[in-house]
Amino acid sequence: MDEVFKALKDPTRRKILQLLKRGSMTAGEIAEAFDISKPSISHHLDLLKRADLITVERRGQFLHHHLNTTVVENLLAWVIDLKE
Amino acid sequence: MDEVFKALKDPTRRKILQLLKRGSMTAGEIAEAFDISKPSISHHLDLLKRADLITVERRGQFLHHHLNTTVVENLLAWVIDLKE
DNA sequence: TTATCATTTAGACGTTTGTCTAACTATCAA
DNA sequence: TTGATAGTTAGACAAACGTCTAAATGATAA
Repeated sequence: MDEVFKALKDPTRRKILQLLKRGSMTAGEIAEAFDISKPSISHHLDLLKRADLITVERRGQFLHHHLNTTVVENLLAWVIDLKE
Repeated sequence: MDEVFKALKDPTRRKILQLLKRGSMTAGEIAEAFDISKPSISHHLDLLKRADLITVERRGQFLHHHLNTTVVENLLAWVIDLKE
């Protein structure tokens, strides 16, 4: 859970997750959505991967990124636990 | 929501929130639960306050800290939104 | 093979973070 | 008013973070 909250702290990374809600995207597509260099986006994606918040699948030269709903479920459980 | 995620990034602060689930605590009581100096705990409490994750009420020389469930609800909504 | 496109790695740099000790403010009790 | 207790503020410092440019790697197409 530590890596998850670490990943969620940054607004760019949260926005990436929200983009991935609609479906998978390549690193390049994600980078286009921001005013940030590709290496920086690559770094953000790496942190999201480490937190297991996203999964990556290669198709040719493209890397497709998906939201990992399992970990989102874990996060949900953590918040619900805090509530009760 | 920015301040909330910033506050949640630190494991000590997350643990403080979990302690407050059971009821309000003074800053001193909270500090005792950790191997960290009081000024550091005070700083953590300040960040939790800024994120509005806790509320504070003075009773004499003691400051009682409470979990703010409203903001936890907002967080919950954010996570649920990510899921669908 | 060579050129090209997609993405990552390396290394640097300024900013933010978490921690500490020392000093301060606030409240209560004698 | 003085002393003790609760908590915060100030200032320092190392470590982590987010960003960049330049260079490297991976994969495809000619």
